[in-house]
Amino acid sequence: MSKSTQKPHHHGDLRAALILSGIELLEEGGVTALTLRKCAARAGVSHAAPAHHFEGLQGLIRAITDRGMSMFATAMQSKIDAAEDSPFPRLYAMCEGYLNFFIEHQALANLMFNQKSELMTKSAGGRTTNAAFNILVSACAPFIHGPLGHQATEYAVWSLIQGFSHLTVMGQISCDPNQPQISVADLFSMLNLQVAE
Amino acid sequence: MSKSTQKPHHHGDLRAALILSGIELLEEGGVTALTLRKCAARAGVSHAAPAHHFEGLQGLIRAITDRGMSMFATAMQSKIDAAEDSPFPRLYAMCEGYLNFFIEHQALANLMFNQKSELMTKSAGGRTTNAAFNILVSACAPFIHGPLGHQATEYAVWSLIQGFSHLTVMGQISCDPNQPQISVADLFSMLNLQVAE
DNA sequence: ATTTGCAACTTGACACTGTCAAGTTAATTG
DNA sequence: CAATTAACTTGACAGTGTCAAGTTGCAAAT
Repeated sequence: MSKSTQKPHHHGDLRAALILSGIELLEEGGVTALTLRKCAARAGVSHAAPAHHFEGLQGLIRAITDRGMSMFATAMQSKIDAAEDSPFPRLYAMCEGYLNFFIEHQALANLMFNQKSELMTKSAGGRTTNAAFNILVSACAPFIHGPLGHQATEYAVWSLIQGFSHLTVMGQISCDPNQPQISVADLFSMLNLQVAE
Repeated sequence: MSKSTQKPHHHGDLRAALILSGIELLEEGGVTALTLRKCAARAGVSHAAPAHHFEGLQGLIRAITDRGMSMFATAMQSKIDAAEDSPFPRLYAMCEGYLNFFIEHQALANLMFNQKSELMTKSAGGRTTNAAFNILVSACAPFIHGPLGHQATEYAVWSLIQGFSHLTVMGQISCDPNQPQISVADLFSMLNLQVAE
């Protein structure tokens, strides 16, 4: 007979199932709903099963953060791919993907960006280990950099869209219905960016 | 005999003492150390005493956020007061106060800015109820505003310094020791700001 | 001055959490 | 087929937020 997948244990890929359950819980009930025991229950295993795949709750959170970062990167990349192939549209598309991810995955995004991790640490090749940040770097590349080099451009763009996304999601911006909603393009029109060449 | 302050209950101002204890716990052990029971113990009362002064843990967190916002406002204001009295120095001073608060009070700042609250909601007079945000608005006022008005300037400045502070504290920026540390002034040189008149 | 009322606080309980130690099961290996 | 081992279960423990029911002490009312 074929391999039974209904067996009491030996779930096909429990680790992945737990991460997925965790993200579901996060989206459904916010960060306080993310619980090792609830993840285990949702994946149909005992309450202590997760301990064999992660180092405690903090380990699960790290794994969820990794998975979230990959979702984040593809969200931005697909926005870029759908945009006109020139610097400003691509930059704006990336930022809209950034903001959109925060809006659509509030709890996950907040979890991810409240983790201490060194996203910008460069590996030997000068690239970073984080796919999302590499996308941002690429989107910033076509612009003229000031005396501080490309890094200042990247920091400014990143800080601006990160702060805007965070404040928006937290309801700390644009909550006055009388005022017009500000767009990503409006926001970035305040930034000193010029296409090189 | 004089009023004994050692009495089993009737602490002078328990509410304030609990808020203070909460902030201490936050600074000492991060957000996971902030606990109703530990606050109560530190203030020398029983574990259920806080319930009479706040609506559960969420209520204590709100109260701590309020207290933190006031600390935040005075931190920025005192930086401004110590700066040269002209627009750019004042803006930079405010931002340095902003960043500094995040560095010196990481856990508190993260707690505050992960609360959903409508900081920018304007009251009748056009001012907001939040002192910290009013300081930011004042620091932005002397600059020329684009077609989107002062609001766009405020959003851009706020997003930029919020994102930068957050990313810095989370270790997601400036973690490459080979690269130079970027300053607030460097960051804001990327922004399109000109003094009016 | 005594009673009454009430707000502040305590005590005890409950369900839920993360984590650990020990047991059980199933699949692989020799 | 026996032994090993990784995956998972079971049970326990301390800590948590929250609720219900006391207790206490002060202040106003009679």
